Amino acid sequence: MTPQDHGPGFCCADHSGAANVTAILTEAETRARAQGARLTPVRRRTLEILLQAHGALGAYEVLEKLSTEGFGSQPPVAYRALNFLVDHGLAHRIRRLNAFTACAHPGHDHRAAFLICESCNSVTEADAGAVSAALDQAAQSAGFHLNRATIEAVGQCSACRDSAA
Amino acid sequence: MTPQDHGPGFCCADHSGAANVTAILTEAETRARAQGARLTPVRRRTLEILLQAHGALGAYEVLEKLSTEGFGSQPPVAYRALNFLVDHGLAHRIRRLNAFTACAHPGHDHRAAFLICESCNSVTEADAGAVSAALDQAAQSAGFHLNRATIEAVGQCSACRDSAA
DNA sequence: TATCTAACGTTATATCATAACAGTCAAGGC
DNA sequence: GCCTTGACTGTTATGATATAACGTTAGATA
Ligand SMILES: [Zn+2]
Ligand SMILES: [Zn+2]
Ligand SMILES: [Zn+2]
Ligand SMILES: [Zn+2]
Repeated sequence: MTPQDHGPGFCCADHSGAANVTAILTEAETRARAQGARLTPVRRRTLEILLQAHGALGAYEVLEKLSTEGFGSQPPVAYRALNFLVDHGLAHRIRRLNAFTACAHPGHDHRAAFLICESCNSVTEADAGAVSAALDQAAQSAGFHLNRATIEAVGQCSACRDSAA
Repeated sequence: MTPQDHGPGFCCADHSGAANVTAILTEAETRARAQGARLTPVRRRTLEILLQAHGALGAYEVLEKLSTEGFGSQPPVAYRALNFLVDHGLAHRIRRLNAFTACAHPGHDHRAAFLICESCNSVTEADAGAVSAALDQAAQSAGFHLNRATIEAVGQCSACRDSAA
């Protein structure tokens, strides 16, 4: 269940490069402030770890990195930072994987769907506009008031399909 | 996180009544046989427990019931039965709740969405035809080959909305 | 500076899930 | 009928994920 290792020099197509990370962190800082929240060192570093990761990371994976960098070493340290990020739209929880991933489009008040590759464990955040609309419709006809939704697809990403051929 | 208690005599609107349970069990038996699988006593009883439950049940809740009835008392007993049911389309796993629920429409090879009420913990299985189609579309435009998906909505059911008014 | 609160880190514990192995049982070949 | 075989059940043990509770620290506020 560990993410596939990549040799040095290779990086997933839709994986945020280092340049992007800085931009997103700045954006995150701004966004957090606007909500009256503080992007403290642990939180910021946690987001950075997610941004640099291939695929989603489990809380204990994040924790390990944090603890080797002088932050706390106990589970609540990671869970608190991760939950903060999720609550503020900076990360998403992937329930099927018991893991977390940085939001690819912070700032948008979006509804996302996640495409999870069974071969390389990559997680891609897709726009769920249409899916979400259909779900709203289904909920409405059941008389259900929808607050939020989890949409996760499991399959094979295009890169893995190509290499399997 | 325990399902809301109902007084005697009350039963959720969309909760399978006892009559229905028998019918579904028979159907399940048939369906299992057709797949070359056996609906053994633990499996059958597990399905029955799910069918009679209000909302979804955690594996350990199911286990407790099973063990007081003379079945095994250790976690694998429940997980094996539950996984069997899920694999054979007789139950669904609700990831957001770490729980399981009986399939409301066994026999259909359906894609389902689940409507989870935050007030009464009920779980309703909705037809996800349109949602699923939209998701297929989203996956396709990302070049992703979709195998299966989890669609779970959290909100408030109509009964709870009405009683809150 | 004094005060207040959010955030942090810790210990301890709860909750969910699976690996591995031994005994049981029913179906099919001889 | 009897044996082989594989599916099923139950157990022990352990792993993996997540939170409760509490004392301390550090930022904001007045
Ligand atoms: Zn996002
Ligand atoms: Zn892949
Ligand atoms: Zn179903
Ligand atoms: Zn309700």
